[in-house]
Amino acid sequence: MNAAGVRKRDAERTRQSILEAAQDVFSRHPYAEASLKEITSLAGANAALVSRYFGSKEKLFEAALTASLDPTPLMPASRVEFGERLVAAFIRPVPGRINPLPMLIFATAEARLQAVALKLLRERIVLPLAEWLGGVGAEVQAARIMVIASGFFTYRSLLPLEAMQGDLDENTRAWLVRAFQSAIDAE
Amino acid sequence: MNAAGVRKRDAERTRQSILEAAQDVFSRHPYAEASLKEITSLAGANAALVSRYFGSKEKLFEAALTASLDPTPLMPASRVEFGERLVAAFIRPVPGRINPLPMLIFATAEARLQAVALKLLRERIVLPLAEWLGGVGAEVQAARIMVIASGFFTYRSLLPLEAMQGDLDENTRAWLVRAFQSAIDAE
DNA sequence: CTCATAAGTAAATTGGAATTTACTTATTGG
DNA sequence: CCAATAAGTAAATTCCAATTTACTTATGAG
Repeated sequence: MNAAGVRKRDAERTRQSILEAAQDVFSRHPYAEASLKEITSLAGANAALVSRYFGSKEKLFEAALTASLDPTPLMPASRVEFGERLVAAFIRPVPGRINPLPMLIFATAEARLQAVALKLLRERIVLPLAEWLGGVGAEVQAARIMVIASGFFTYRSLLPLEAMQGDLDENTRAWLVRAFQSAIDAE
Repeated sequence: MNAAGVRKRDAERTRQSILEAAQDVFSRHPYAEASLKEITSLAGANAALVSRYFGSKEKLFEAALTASLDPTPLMPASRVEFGERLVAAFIRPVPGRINPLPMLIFATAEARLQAVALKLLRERIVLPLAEWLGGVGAEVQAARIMVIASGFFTYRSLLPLEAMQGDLDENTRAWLVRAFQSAIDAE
């Protein structure tokens, strides 16, 4: 290593930068359009290293989705403010934090990715959320949350309907808050 | 033509059978996994004819999506039963009728398809539905319907969460009905 | 210092589907 | 019946990203 303690070659660091670039690219582009070339050039690495460190594009996607779910996102502060918090998080995402929803939705576009995504969705989102919610029917409530969140995300970002853009009109914002809230209020 | 009036060759009939096969295959498989070979062999036609009759796979997808939106689907009978009707239609789809939602969601997987899908979504679903709903904010209400419908479809069919399978538990069914209904009740 | 090995690279290969081409066969008006 | 043309086909071509290969360069233990 040189004076600054920075190695020119560092497998772990390279692997990590590919993983981070993958999270970025896979959450901005549909899977088929997210090329390894784009990911590795963003990471400043050689495309052949994907194979060495992750095995394949699919495995890299899986690793990126997993990483974006760690730590478990979406964990709300209180039950009464649940809807408010969720809507606020959608409308002003925390900068730098990777939102796992795009990757989840994009995973819909390949059968093998669907299987991986479903597994992670259950283990890393639905079950933890259900545990936090507690009580009978908590898993069902968590699934309802996903229904609203994904539907909203789809028309906010992927097929951008005007009604779902920007800060939302006041009524729609209120409707969305109630939709999230009703998902956990009703058993 | 022969005695039964059936031509061995009939461009219009061939084009139509490719289009119908495309609707079927594109609504069951993600775009990338729906091969022209599968579509044309289902249609009993040669793969090269896609190019002649539709120009390209993308154009065929566009034609298939358009056809699945004709006549305008989802048109509910009455405003009060709106949610009930919609949920019933999801849980027991009319056999043989092509549901446009899968293609709409799969179109999410390629930037060029997104543009086509968004255009058709507005013209063929959102605006007609808004016109039927009437009043100020009708277009926004129609967009909210899409949010619920797509989210539900995603976790019912693409990333099948147990909570959204089969006939739904009674509470979830009631929740879903209210979710649709509240989309058009609240301004 | 040196050499065994880990890390990284450029270029070749693969693979699979879409698209094009060159061709064959059916249809139909005259 | 006979062109002329429309319809259909098989096989060749193209395209392009993922993956593999054969190689170069850096690292660090002894």
